[in-house]
Amino acid sequence: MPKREAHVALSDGPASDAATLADQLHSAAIHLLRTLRKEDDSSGLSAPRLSALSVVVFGGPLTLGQLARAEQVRPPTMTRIVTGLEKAGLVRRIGDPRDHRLTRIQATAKGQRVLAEGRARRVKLLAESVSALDQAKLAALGRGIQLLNELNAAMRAK
Amino acid sequence: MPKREAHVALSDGPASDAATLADQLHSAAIHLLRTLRKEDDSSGLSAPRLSALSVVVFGGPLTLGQLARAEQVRPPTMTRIVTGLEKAGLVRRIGDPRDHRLTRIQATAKGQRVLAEGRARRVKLLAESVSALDQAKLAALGRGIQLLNELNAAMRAK
DNA sequence: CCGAGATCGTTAGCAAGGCTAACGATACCT
DNA sequence: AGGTATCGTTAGCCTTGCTAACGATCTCGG
Repeated sequence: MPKREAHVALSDGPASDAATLADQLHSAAIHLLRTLRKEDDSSGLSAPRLSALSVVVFGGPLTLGQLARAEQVRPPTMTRIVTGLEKAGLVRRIGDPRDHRLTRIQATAKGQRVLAEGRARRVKLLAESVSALDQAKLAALGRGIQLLNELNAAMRAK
Repeated sequence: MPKREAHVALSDGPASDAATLADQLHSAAIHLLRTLRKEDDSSGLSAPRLSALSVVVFGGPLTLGQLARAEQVRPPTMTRIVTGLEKAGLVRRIGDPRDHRLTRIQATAKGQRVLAEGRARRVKLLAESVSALDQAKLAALGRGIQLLNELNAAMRAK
């Protein structure tokens, strides 16, 4: 996946006004994910498949439509992604006995294992850097994450 | 782009151990960018094109190869992206008088304008939420961003 | 000075992931 | 029972990745 706007953060230090802060946060988040994404390759799964698998594993059996909505993707796209995962033996299609229009998607044991391994590998790099921080920085980071979650909630509410 | 692991953050509050913190940070960053990405659509430019344009605007004239490396993409891919941007009138191909193998890519005035508008639109949503924070939270956010940049630098150094 | 090799961008051709449109099967509701 | 709504799939298109192969150009050793 391509880099996104490395060049946006023209200054490194934090600033006080909202627009600049928003800009820096945006840029920092992009950098973070770009770096972590490199670790994804080793899982052998493409990003969309990994993401869909993740939703299925953590969200329990879902219908294809629910999965498509969760992944912000159209049903035909999800059909193909699920077909790929199914061929790889990571998920199963299960018919609903009540409503025969539905197909429930369920993770296999292999799917759960593959996801867990991939996730661990991906966050490992970040976790190593985090654990090098001292106690004060760790606390500040925790506070920052909390604020980030607040911002996310505020934006979602709009 | 699809959602990535909304379900990873099983708890909302910050925690102290590095692995959990890393995990929550990962998840929060994903959520942030996913929300902001929705604003991209209105620019009429796809993500790869927007990103490449951004590098060209901020990084000055670059050769196609340099641009490809900056975007972590192979030359043939960049050839096509640049061709698309060129047809949209956002960049220009310029031959190098010294070395005729090179093609320099330069942003047009329209390209600069389109990028500026797109960026403003994208960060607007975030900036609004940020400006609703009180002074203490603003300071904490700034500190968090600073830490994020440190983490990014640490990971990049590895 | 010139021919061998390196470098650069493009072309050709493939796979994956996104979309819309259209369809068949099933469920629901009056 | 019949009309309508919903669900997943199929078909067909575009964009974005890739590798392989090529033509043009530069560079450097002899």
